[in-house]
Amino acid sequence: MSGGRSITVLNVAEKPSVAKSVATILSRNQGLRVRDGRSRYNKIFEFNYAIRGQSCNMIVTSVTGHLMELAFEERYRKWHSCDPVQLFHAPVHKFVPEDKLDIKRTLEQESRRAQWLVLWLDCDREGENIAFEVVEVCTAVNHHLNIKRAHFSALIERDIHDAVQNLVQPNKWFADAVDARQEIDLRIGASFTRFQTLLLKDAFNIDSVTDDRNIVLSYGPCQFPTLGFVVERYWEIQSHEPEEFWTINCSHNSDDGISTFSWTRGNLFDYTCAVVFYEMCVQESTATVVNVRRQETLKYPPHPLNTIELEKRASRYFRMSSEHTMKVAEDLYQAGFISYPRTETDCFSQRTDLHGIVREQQEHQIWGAYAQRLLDPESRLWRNPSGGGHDDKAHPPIHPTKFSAGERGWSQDHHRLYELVVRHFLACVSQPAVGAVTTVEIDIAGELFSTSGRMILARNYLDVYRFESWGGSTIPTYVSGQQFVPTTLTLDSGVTRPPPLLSEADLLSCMDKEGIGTDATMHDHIKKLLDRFYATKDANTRFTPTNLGEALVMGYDDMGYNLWKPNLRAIMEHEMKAVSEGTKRKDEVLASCLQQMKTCFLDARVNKQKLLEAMEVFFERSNGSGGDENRAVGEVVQLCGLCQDSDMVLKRNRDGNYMVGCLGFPQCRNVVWLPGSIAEATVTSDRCTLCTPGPVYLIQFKFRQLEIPPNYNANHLGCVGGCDDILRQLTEICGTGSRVSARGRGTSSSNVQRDNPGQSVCIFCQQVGHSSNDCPSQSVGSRSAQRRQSGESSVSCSSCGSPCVLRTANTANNRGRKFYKCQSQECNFFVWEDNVDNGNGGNSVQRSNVRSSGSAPSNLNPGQNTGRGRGRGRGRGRDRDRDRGQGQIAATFVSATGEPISDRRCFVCGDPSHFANVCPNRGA
DNA sequence: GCAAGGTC
Repeated sequence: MSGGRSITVLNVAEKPSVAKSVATILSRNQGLRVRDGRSRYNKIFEFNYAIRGQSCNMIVTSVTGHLMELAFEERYRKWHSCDPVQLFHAPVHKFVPEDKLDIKRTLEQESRRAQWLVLWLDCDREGENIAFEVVEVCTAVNHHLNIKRAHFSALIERDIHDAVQNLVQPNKWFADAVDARQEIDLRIGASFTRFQTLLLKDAFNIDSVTDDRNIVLSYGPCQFPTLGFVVERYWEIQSHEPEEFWTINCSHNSDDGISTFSWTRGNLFDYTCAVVFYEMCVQESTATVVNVRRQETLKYPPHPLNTIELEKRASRYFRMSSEHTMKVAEDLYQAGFISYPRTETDCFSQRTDLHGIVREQQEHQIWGAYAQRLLDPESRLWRNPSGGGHDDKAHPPIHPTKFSAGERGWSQDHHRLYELVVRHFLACVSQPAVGAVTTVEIDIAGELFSTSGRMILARNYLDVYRFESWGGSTIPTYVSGQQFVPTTLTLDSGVTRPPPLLSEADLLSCMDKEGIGTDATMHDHIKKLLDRFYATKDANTRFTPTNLGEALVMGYDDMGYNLWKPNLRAIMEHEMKAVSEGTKRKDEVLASCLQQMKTCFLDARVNKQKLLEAMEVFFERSNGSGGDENRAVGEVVQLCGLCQDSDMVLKRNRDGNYMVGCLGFPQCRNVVWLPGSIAEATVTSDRCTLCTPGPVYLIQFKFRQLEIPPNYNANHLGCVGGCDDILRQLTEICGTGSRVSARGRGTSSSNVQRDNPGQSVCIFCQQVGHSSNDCPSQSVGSRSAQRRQSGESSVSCSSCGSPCVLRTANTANNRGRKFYKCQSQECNFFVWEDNVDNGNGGNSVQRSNVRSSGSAPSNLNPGQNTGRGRGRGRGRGRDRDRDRGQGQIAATFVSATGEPISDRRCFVCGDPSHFANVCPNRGA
């Protein structure tokens, strides 16, 4: 019933592929004509159609994303043209950039003869904004255009026909929100980038970091929080303090095999408590099976694939960078093998022909057979996919759109990515894997232990999704009430480990969670970190901040700003939402947002010293930059014992605290932090007569009297070579001015020592691997040191009488502390070296020395963990040892890790050298 | 020489 004269309707889509789909669907592929436009990518489709009875000559074309850009007016473009703060107000304008002019000309040309303009842009905020850009271009040449918006949620027939028959008005609020976002991003980005680049680039020697390339120290509201995630994790790792924990393990060997039971209490951080439980178990060690549970468990296939999941999985399975993944995906999409790769959607529309997609894959040599099984109702392998709850209303999940057995010209990554998309799709429409899990619970002396085994009953989707596995494990059969004697019962220890560096997949998750970037841009932000030399990525796709990246974040953090955290973006997003919902006006949000950012900018400029100081931690001042020469170079104290290459010089950090650091920094990070109570320090020409290798120049210290105990002299000629007890004691008492010991941010724990023990050198013994607080050369006296030197071992095993060997403990509580241990595998004899002289188990050695740290309790050191309030009641090892009381410890048991347990005896034979579980007389 | 967002 198309009546009257035909009108010409210009339809504009966001991308060529959508223009083609819309034209194909509406024309039903009949009478569809295609011609070239001015732009080679954006074809023009023509056909006849009736909208609500009105006969129309339909012209369908496209743009390629945004048609316009936002930029400062010419006079502000040059970096030195204005004070960067002016960029918060400088006039900006929207214009069509050079590379989009062809598209603009096509739109103008087609608009002139059209009566209607129908906007088929993606149905999100950006799409709405692009719609208004198109409107601006088209109405500029034809004021009479009737503007309409088509709302569609998927490129499928019903939606597209519905959309064109129910045209609406474009939503200005949505477009306004994007306008505001663009302007804020531009003003903040340009002002801060110019500010920090001009401030820092030439003031420091950062060329080594940047390949001598002319670099820009950019700031952006997405790239900086992304960097923030990387730095925060890095700090978390650096500040991690390993904590020892204890657990009881039980194993049982039977004819059916071996079972390993783990303690249901898990890991205990209280050593004494763990020992009490352990002894209970050992003394009453018969195990009773109290529960045998069999349960069917399912392992579900993944949700349909969206962009972030594609990037994460390609990174995990193939170590492909997100940026490269998107490039390859784009190729596959352009060639028609996969659907549109930039989508948030992870659920299929009910109207998608899922079976049709599977049918296409039946002929594949490798996974074709699986596709055939899926389609066979007898196999009962099919399952309608469950969605992950995301839908951008514009694109379906990523799925194969055309069969391929591999194309000539595909790289290995093209093959891999296509395979991932196909296998993922086939997995989505498959039944979950089914397993039978058997859990056995046993009771030993009232303590519960459990073990479990899994049998895979049906692999289902795992047959095609080779990227995931679900291991099976078997355990012997147990019945409730059964009793047995454990084969081993051990008290084992472990230490907590820091989290790993962020992987690319982790980083994408952080960004997704905090709303940094969009599915189409996240990989760009990650790449930017690498391009700007803010971070590096290792072979395992894990990110480490560079000195430059860390310094920038540190600088802003020291100012007290969260500019490197996702908060700023979250606030902006919240404001944008208000604009898109019409509860706030664009101008209002722009004004308040920019005002706040401008205040922040001015404040940052006032505090620019913080940025400079943070940079100083990592970089040398460049020549003639006017930096404090004394601070940058310092006075030579000795040759660095770590790199053996550069001098160690006396320096002050920006907080005024003294340190002796290696000039080889940042390649060598050797540093000796000095007491925080130093008012002045000067390197003298006097050399230490004791410390080697020399020369080590003595330092004249002047301490702030009120900050040191009364029995110490405020003036002290000291040595950092390792011989100076007073200096060591004051360091322990007063703490150091180490930045890392004072920082401890970005983690849930408070101030903790962040020095990397692998990189710092002990002030006393000059050895790498521990700090002065844990220095073994200081914690045992000169007598024991002499003993070590002579190789003398005067302690004999109380059990077998063999001479003991001297070992050094490497546990958190007693790192560096020496102990004697029987060499025999059979004996568990153990005694701390510093208990030997008290008659605590040794037989011949006279103790000549008490632990010299006794006068300076380590918990006065603010950098230590005493103030962290972990609340687990763990004292440091040496304190705990004191608490135990001197002179009462007899031969002690050792655990698997060489830790003493108690002075108890084997309940079977009474021998103090072992527990009943390993008693040779057991069962005799 | 600056941002982030579309897309080719």
